[in-house]
Amino acid sequence: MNPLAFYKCLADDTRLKSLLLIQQTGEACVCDLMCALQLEQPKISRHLADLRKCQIVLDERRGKWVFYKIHPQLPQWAKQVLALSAQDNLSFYQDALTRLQAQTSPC
Amino acid sequence: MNPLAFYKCLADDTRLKSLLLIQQTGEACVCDLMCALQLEQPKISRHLADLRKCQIVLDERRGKWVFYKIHPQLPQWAKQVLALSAQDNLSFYQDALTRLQAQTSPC
DNA sequence: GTTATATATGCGAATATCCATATATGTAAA
DNA sequence: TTTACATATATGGATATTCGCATATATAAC
Repeated sequence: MNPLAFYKCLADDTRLKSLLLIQQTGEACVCDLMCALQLEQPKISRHLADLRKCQIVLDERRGKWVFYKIHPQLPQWAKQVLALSAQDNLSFYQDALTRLQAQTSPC
Repeated sequence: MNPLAFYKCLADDTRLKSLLLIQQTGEACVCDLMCALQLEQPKISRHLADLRKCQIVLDERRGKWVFYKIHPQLPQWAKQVLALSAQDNLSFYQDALTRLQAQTSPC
């Protein structure tokens, strides 16, 4: 994992928030993130594809849904960067996290 | 320090390598980085200006030279990200570091 | 099979980023 | 006070990224 490629992936609002949400919750599907980030499906899907191509996340289809989680083989330093970023920047994605956790609310 | 702004600053080859070199050596001036990265002066200078505007680095003029170091007031999480990135990706900037440390060689 | 739901991708337009060159500013030595 | 050196910035063009929209694919229910 080249650090430049890694940071280029983090340098977009949709990708960074998606990643931090996945980091905090363990996994999320496209529809979860659409709801949390209030964005259209193709936009979420395309940015997750970028993260997948960089092998920052791993996708797994379960029925109709595709769940994304942090790639287990992501280098340790990169995992730590994600953990630190999620821990110390809650305010950056708090709104989205709240919507993600309020599973009752329809989007 | 917004994490998106921070990572946007890291998402460029010149800026990332400059930062990692500064992280490893404590400080560097523009001419040091020109030599280490083998790039033209305006290019180095412009990217350092970006890092300065984001308050990731702090500049200090000493005579004709301007030295850059990691900003002392950078949030702890960001400092740790830089430290991790520098420690675990030496191969990404080893060539530049070697040139930077070989102070005898003229550029 | 048909339909509905969830996700992925192709493509042109809009936007952002980066670069090279020229030039300006600041410092110190002659 | 000119000259040389180190650094900063302005500008316009090139390149890369992102977006919206349309559409394709995959799964499951009917």
